[in-house]
Amino acid sequence: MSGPADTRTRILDVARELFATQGIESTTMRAIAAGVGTSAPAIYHHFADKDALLRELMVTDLRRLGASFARAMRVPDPVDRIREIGMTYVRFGLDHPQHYRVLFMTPNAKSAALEAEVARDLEATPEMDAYHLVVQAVTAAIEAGRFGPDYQDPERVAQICWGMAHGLVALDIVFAKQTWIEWRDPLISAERSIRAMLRGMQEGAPNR
Amino acid sequence: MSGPADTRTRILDVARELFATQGIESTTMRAIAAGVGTSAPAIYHHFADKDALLRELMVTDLRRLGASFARAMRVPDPVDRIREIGMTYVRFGLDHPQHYRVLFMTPNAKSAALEAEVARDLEATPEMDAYHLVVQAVTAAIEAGRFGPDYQDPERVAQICWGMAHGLVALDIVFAKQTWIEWRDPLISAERSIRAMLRGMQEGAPNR
DNA sequence: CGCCGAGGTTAACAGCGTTAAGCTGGAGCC
DNA sequence: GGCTCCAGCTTAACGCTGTTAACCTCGGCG
Repeated sequence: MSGPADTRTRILDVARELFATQGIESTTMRAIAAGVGTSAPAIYHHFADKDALLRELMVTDLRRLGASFARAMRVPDPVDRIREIGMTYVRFGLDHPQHYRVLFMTPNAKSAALEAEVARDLEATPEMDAYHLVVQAVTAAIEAGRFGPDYQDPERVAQICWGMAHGLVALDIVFAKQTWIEWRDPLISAERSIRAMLRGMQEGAPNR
Repeated sequence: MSGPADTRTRILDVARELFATQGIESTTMRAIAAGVGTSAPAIYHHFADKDALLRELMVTDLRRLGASFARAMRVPDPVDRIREIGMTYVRFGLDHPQHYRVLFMTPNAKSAALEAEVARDLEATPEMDAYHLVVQAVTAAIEAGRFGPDYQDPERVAQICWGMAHGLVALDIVFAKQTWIEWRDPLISAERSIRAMLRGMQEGAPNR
């Protein structure tokens, strides 16, 4: 026995490992059960269904992502803070590609259910809500007169920043290993692209 | 005539419709067959499997995407051309979200098979290879001294541009309908973000 | 005429997530 | 101690999926 531990937590451990290595949809409940050493239906005594299992893993990861922003939030200058949040986000995506894929690259009804659950979670800990942290930083930058006239809507600017970070991570996950493209280190690309974007948005600003 | 047409092309038509409306994995072969008016196994007389069917649709769509760049390529200024390519790309993604998802948001072994097939295709028609069109435009801009010192690698700059466009489209597909976010019109966001990014990359350039 | 392959049929298979029904052992209570 | 009860597990099975096997049918052709 590599330690009985709680069956429930062992299910989570095995599932996380299999989801990350084999991918989510090709990981079967029976395979998870085999890894835990039980039968497949036993899992349903601990989780409603495969989605609930996945959801629990994702919430954990989202929390970890949120927690990792703590350092970035201490950057005083709002524009610098936006960059630091972006880089933290990119690092998270590159470090946990499989979970990133489920969290941010998979559209479906279930993700609505997830979002509902997460939304409830985040209400309790607003300092972990990545998107709204960006909105806050952007708002601060705008109020400080750091952005140009076309970049005065915090929501839109936040979405643009998120888009930039997400785009590079997502492309890395899908295409990095493809042979027809000479894929560059996404961390460096991310740093430069965020910098370029922020510079471009600062053009024409009152307090550049 | 909604007439008989070719069974093969009718399969393609029905599949495209169902894939786009119901989503790909929740569209069953039996449903496609029902739409065509045959039995499911009949499909296998025309396509090796569901992937082959999907692949054929994707190749068609990629061709259409490639063709839509023709207009953008006539823009003389290389920096303006990059922006126009980007906007064309974004419009394509927003117009065909389901196919975009399969083409650019789905990592798996099959997509490697697809890419191999597409690569062969594109060798014959290089003017349709979206990525290399961007690389060309970027190279032209760099040679004209339009970009700053950190933006002299055409591959990296092309990947940054692609990332920006892809990010907004991908976020739109996954999160636009979510309630916890006030999602802005992605076309406008795309125009402004590409503009900001290009401006930022031009900073410190010899021929700004 | 004979045949033969393209294009279709129905039946079936293995694998999936999931559910139903039943067993078991230990905690809680009188 | 004896009783109940239920969490936690079992095996069997269901309905669905993509896919295959085996068979039919019919038009074109030497």
